[in-house]
Amino acid sequence: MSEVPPAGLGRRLEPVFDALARHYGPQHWWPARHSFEMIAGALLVQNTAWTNAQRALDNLTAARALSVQGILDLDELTLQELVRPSGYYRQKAAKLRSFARHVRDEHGGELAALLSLPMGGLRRELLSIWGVGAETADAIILYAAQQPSFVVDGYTVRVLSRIGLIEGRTSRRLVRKWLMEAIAPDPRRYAEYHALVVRHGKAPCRKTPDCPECPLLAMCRYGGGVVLR
DNA sequence: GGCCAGGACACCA
DNA sequence: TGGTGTCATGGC
Repeated sequence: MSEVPPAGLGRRLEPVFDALARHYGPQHWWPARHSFEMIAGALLVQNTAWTNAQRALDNLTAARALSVQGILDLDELTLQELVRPSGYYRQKAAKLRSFARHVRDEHGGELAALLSLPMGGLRRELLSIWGVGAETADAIILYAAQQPSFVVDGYTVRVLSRIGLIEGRTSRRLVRKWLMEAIAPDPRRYAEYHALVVRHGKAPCRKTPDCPECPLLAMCRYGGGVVLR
């Protein structure tokens, strides 16, 4: 696959996000009260509905364990039970513990010290933590560290390919590269764009021109929009 | 009962 | 680098 972005990508993205913003309004992402809650949510929501991740977060809050030290103080089985509603509960318990251990061992338990690293180094360090992949790392950088790393998830590829801006098989790594080249590095803008893509991605798509409520219908390949090759 | 949901990792070619 | 199997709960 060529690493050259589709022609006019930046110019074509603007009306897409404008239409989404007009239709859905401000998204106020990420729904968290503090950095560790945001990060725990990012780990718990992996391949899971947010409602399930929220249940696990509620359990951790009730157990007063929603912090680096709080996670470290729990025994493994108790932690697994608390996060069970989010699915993959053995893995997710291990991921929370892996992250908390890293902050303890490398930053003296100070999450702010990790999050204040420059973006490139922060991303490399996050990716070195077991359980943190590209999407989770970018979400943490964007929503917890408030630095401009575009979050590309399954919805991003699906939504952009549905309107013909990219091919459906384009790798997330490449889509992120193109979007970050095409959109000025503004963390607030990136945060809103990602939230809007997820919001729109969750909306049902009939894959026919019969979706008058779709804000992207005019540019959608199912609504007569031009498919960019 | 089947499918899907705001992925990541191990393993392999 | 890219493809596949695995991990698991809850809503529809």
